[in-house]
Amino acid sequence: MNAPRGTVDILPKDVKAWQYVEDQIKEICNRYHYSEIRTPVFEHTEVYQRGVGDTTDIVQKEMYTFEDRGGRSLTLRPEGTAGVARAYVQNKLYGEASQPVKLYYFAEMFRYERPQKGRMRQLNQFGVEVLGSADPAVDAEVIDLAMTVYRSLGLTSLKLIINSLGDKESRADHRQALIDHFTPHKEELCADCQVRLEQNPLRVLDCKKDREHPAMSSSPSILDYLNDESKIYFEDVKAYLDSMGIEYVVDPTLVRGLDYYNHTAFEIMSDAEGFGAITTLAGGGRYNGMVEEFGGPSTPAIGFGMGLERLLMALDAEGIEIPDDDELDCYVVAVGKEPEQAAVRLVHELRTNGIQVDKDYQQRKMKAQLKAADRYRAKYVLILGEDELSQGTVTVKEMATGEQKVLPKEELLETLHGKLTGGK
RNA sequence: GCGGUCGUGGCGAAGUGGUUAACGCACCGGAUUGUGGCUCCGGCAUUCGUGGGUUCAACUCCCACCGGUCGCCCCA
Repeated sequence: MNAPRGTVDILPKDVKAWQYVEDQIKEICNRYHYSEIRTPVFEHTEVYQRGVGDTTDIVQKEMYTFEDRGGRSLTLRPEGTAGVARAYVQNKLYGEASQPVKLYYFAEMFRYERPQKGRMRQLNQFGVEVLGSADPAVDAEVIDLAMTVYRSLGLTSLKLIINSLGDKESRADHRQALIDHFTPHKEELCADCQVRLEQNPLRVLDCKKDREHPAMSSSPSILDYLNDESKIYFEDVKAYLDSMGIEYVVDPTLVRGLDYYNHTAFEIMSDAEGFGAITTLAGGGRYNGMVEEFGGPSTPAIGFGMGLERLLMALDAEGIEIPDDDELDCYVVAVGKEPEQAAVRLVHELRTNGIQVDKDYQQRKMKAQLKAADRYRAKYVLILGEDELSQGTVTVKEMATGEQKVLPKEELLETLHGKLTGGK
């Protein structure tokens, strides 16, 4: 029996790294004054069809959709934003006194794709959503938060790419321009793009196959179709980024694979060597229409999703070590029936009194138990043998120095407390 | 969905049509009678992803399937 394709077990030795980055990120979210939200791991399929968009790859070919016993169509969460927007509407968070609502989440996502380096069928994302503000400073704050996460973990090979997709009017104008531009060349484009031209011409720009086509380089840039309002908005976002010293590159072909974006779109990539073919670490943008799409009031919003597997890969690629300080306060060594029974009572007593302690459960010889204690990086070994048992004592050995002394059992707890708290 | 590549013990990794399947790490035991990290000695794959086929003989050749991995598309 193996785990399903595209899934992995995160074993204890790896969980350390996960907890480390999660702790760091949560601390940053707290500093930026964001609150955690937890939404269901599956939603009605319509949530993603309407929220993410019917023409997207996610909806068209990557969703884990199933029918429940009541005949309802449900889908395992493929991305975070739609569910959060749905929750925002359903719980009327737009009515909260504090606006905007600034949220973050850690959640697993599911996409039916062929796995490869940095691409899993079940993946973990950290994400942020800010709903209820159309201030370009929020766009900048969200981008700043993402960059701060990476920087604070020590990553340096980063590239921030931004673009503006404009508002509804700008997008419509640009869309028409794209159709006019590509239609004469339609037969020369790949099959996918011929469909895209009909459904969502913006995504033709995203195509890798037709990248070399002459019509690509001469295609109308969204930036030339931004109306004044959109243009000013984009300028403001860039000015805020400049003022915070955040470097970026404007890429007019960055359109993102999700239909809901308008105005700001951004992606953070890694430059690091040995990162594989996948370089996108995080992506996001503004989605001012989604809340309304779910039946809520017109609500501007922006957010991003950050792949945690890719974050860990990036740390690895840049040679950043995760601190590993696993130690064990005490390890009780006992050989023989009577001593072992006494040892069970002793570890229970010490644990009850707040001391971290473990013992052998493999009936190993004393020597092997000491070896185990060494492997666990135990600070102290408590030896409880026949002699100690008959005398009501415990031998305490400090592993770092090898020094040991015999203590009356009554003094053990106090001594350990003193050593473990004072010694640190 | 398509393509490349790989599949030998807990892990890493030799091997080659011929009959005991190297080695390293880890682990277990012993030298050490109650004491770790070093050293020495010993133990640890009736078996080479699964199923067929070729052959006197297959881990080695062929086919299929399964699985891993990398890449394409697209993205986290």
